[in-house]
Amino acid sequence: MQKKPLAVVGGATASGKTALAVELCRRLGGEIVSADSMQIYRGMPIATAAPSPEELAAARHHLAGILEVGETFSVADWAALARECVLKLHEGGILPIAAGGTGLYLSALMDGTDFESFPGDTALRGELERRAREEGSAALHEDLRRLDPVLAERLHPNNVGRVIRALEVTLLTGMPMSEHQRRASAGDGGYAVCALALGFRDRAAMWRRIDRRVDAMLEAGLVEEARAVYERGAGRTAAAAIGYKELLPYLRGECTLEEAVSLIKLRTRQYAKRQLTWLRRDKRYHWLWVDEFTSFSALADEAERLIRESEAGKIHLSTNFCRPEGQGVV
RNA sequence: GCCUUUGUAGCUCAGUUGGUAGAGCAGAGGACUGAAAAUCCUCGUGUCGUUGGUUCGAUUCCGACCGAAGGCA
Repeated sequence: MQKKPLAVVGGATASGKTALAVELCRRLGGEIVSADSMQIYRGMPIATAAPSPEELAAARHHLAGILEVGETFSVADWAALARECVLKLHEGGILPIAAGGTGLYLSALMDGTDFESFPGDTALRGELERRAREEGSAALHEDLRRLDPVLAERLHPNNVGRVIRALEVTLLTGMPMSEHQRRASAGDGGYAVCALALGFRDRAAMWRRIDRRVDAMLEAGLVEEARAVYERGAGRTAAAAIGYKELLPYLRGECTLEEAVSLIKLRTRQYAKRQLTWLRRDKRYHWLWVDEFTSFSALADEAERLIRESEAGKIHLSTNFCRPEGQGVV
């Protein structure tokens, strides 16, 4: 059976993922599958740098702005929705372009991680969380060491959340979490993947981009948006968005706007760094250094070339898969 | 001009009863599979403002100079 094509655009925040993905849709006949844990929410356009109306008109977006801020969400939910979405696009001969800043989501899609094979249990998790509080995380890590030494080796005892989840799955299914992970990601998702990552050669250049973007968010009304989101009752997932939680002390009159803003910039830089760390270890990504291209179209040319020349591009453009010609714009 | 306080890591500061120094933050790297814009780990040599003096030895004591803050004029 021939694999189906999947293009992926990951990268640091403020590197221009959305713009590139939109342009690639235009050039290659694709649609965007948003892989962003925050753009999934409605009503947070400024803080999440959601696609503009023009971008939404230029390329169809999926899985963006589909949840209320009070709803919680997880990788497993996203992976299921994304797979379904990709399937539909393939049926229509459309190239799915998964684009977004949440590297974990992109990995789950590319690897075809099957979360249903190792589900969760809220009651058990609550119990484990209670134990963590009362006995400390080291005790839980000891248990994990006994039940799943492989994973215990990789997880630091202080990383309570990860340790709890590992124990939860292992206790629930009687199979070590690491074994589940191995099986769930054993395949490659069944797609012919071409993955692109946007980064900066010069870290300071990235910081400048971030600073400018945060300033623009403020001008666009980030403070009002934050207030509105809190009033609507942000769930624990949406409340974690950078921008809102740093603004909270200011809204309460506990710090100046200036202090809150520089905190937002700082936290965004640290976030971008973590994104790069996540992508770096996945060797499937082709890196594109946005600060080394002389123009956006040069960047897009290179991205388009990489996709066209990849297995994914060849399959997509082949006669039995490609849509009718007609996208003459370059 | 005089007096007081002060000058130690990119920033804020601790410290050495004289044997060339250490925290937090920042930064860098890393981990991660049902909160991932989350969670967590590792990494600290710097003319101890400059310059003389005392001393076996000074960043630490003394003097001068330079910078900063405050006070008196």
